[in-house]
Amino acid sequence: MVNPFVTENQQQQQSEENDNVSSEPEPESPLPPTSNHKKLTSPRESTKRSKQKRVVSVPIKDVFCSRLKAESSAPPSDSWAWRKYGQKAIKGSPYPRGYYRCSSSKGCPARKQVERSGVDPTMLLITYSCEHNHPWPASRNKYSAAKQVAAAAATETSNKTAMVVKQEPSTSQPDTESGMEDSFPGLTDDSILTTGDEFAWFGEIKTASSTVLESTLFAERDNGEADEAAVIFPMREEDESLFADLGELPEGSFVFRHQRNVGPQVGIC
DNA sequence: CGGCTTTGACCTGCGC
DNA sequence: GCGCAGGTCAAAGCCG
Repeated sequence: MVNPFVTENQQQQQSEENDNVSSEPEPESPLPPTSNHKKLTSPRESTKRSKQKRVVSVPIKDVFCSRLKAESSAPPSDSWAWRKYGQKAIKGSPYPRGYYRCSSSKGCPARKQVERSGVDPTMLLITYSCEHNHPWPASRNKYSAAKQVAAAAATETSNKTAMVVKQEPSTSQPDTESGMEDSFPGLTDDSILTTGDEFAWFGEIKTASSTVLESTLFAERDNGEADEAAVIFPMREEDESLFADLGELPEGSFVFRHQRNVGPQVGIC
């Protein structure tokens, strides 16, 4: 089982154990702003560079449960629109990692990765990443994280049951009307779950399943270092069985059960 | 029709 | 210097 209170270090450690979770220790990579890349304009730079990450682990169960609900009516709870721009199989991990980019607004540097925990297949890891002071756009609620999570889950389905969420806010986002703190008003300690819509559902899950555990998720601050944290949501056996069936769900299926009103659009980074 | 997903290819970083 | 792995791009197809 995974420790519900995974701290940054723990998360990292866990990640390593999972060997599928990239606990990229690339806080302050002095990489030059150069990019010989002909196609890549800047993505990689921000990706493997100075950026912080926010890793959140969620039991697939919750994800799927939510999905059922969301499926029936409201759109996913995510406040931001994410577009999947790639998927890659991670060595050592039986589950592929999905790459999503914020599509809520043009030029939004935010990204997120969704993958399953290799250690605890009942957990999903979602990594969020974005510019340090990048103010998140207003909510869009189109393709929510839920969807992606679900998609990712469904994609790799079979026996997995968890996803990993990471967040790695990078540094250097120009138009910032709000600093990291503003963007992450609740990114400290246990308040993370109630931050923006993006994480609002975590709160929901918490309430709904009682299995959600808060941790120092997002406890780290933006020191220009990759701060990671994670929250592990245990999964029950019954739930697992439930997902066994859901395992064949086509990607794109909504998995979040919580469908809260579009809450405040709070930046997550 | 617009936006998203999927998938193969390309590029960069890192370890050996 | 080479190879591997990770991350991103872009074209094609699908869906609402």
